[in-house]
Amino acid sequence: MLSYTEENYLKALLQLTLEEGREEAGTNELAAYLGVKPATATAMLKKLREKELIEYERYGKITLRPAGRKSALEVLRKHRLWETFLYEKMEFTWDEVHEVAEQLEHIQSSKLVNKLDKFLGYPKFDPHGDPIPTAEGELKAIPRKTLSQIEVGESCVMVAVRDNSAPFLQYVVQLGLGINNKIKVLARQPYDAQLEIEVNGQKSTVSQKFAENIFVV
Amino acid sequence: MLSYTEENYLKALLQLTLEEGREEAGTNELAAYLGVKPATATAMLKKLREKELIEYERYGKITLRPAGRKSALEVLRKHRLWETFLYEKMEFTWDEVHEVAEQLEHIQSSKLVNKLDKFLGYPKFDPHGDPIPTAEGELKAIPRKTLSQIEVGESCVMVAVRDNSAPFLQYVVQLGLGINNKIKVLARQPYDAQLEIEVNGQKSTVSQKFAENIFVV
DNA sequence: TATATAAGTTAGAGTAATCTAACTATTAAA
DNA sequence: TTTAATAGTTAGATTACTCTAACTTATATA
Repeated sequence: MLSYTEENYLKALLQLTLEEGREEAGTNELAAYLGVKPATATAMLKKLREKELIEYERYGKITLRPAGRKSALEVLRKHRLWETFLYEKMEFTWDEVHEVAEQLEHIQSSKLVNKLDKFLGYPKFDPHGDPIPTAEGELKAIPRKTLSQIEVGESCVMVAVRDNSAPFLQYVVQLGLGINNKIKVLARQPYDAQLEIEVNGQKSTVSQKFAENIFVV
Repeated sequence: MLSYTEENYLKALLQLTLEEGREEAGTNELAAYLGVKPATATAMLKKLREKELIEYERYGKITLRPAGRKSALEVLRKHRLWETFLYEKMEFTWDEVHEVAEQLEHIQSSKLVNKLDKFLGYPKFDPHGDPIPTAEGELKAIPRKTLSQIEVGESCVMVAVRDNSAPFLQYVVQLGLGINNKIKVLARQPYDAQLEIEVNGQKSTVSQKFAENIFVV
């Protein structure tokens, strides 16, 4: 049985390594992601290694072992199903779901997870456009780019966001952006790291950094 | 902000004092109810007193102060709403809901509680027949007896159970009993502390102790 | 009203997760 | 190839909750 905290560390490792082509993560990176000090992460890493959930040695990189990956995928599945529930059934907005799902993802009941999945009609994606892992622990990673990688003059369709925080999502909404919206890149100022885009006829200027947090196809 | 544990102590105190006519509870009683040692309860009681949630002094009885009662009612409201959700929407059986609701009752989101209430159609009772506190913290205690108090030859209607544990509820189901069932008391053996009852034409013999856990009107 | 029993408390220790401050190892650049 | 910057670790302390063992207070009855 894993603690609430251990589940969070494993989920964080999964999300850090889910980023394309990555296999391993570092202690500081993990600590920053979870909002704890590196010393705290080191202590927990020793414990997770003891439980054979991760591969890790002093001053080395961290990778998930199969058992750790499985647990992390279960938590991620619950997180994304609960987000869908809140959005679809509880009238929550896009930017409100993440925080509450962070709590709900730790509820222990495989029966509940599967009934919830059924109740929601076996959704494949959560409200942020991210794929929901299956009960068997499969996660289909669809190939996608970020808005920052789109050439000037090209168009693309927004499929997901990288950042799930409320402030970020509120800004996305303010720009008139949303999942499945068509975005055209009008111009790029490399000097100033700015991007001019058009969505539903509405023109906006966003930073390169912002554009890296919008996933498109 | 209350911890998960503090919430559990307050809820336990509410449930112990909810029993008709009671206002106060004892340390050992509370500890037994929560499955901790008396020494542990003493430590927590000091903390809850410090936070002005309870009235309590060394070797004295414990009572909830208004703020403590309010918090406890909020947790109880969430517990009973989630039980209703699991039973009505997630296809859980009577004996499965309590355990998972014990976890769900600690989710912090007033928006979620109220949306859930709406989603369920503002239910007044949970699947065990217990009243659900309102958002304003009102709990209507309907006057009720236990099956053990019914005279021989009299009939009554089951409205709730005192014990929400799975083994107890499974036995209730096995006897053909359920909320709103009419129960007739056929005979009583005071010597042996046994009760002969009839439900839907099915006759059973149950202990006095069992009958004290069935609420009827 | 003395005293045995039940109820409740204190002291001291353990575990889980966190921190700060000081230290060590790795790496990348000069 | 030395060294400065970055990354990571250790030691020691803190907080929250729990325990056991020994002790104290309240109570109930003989």
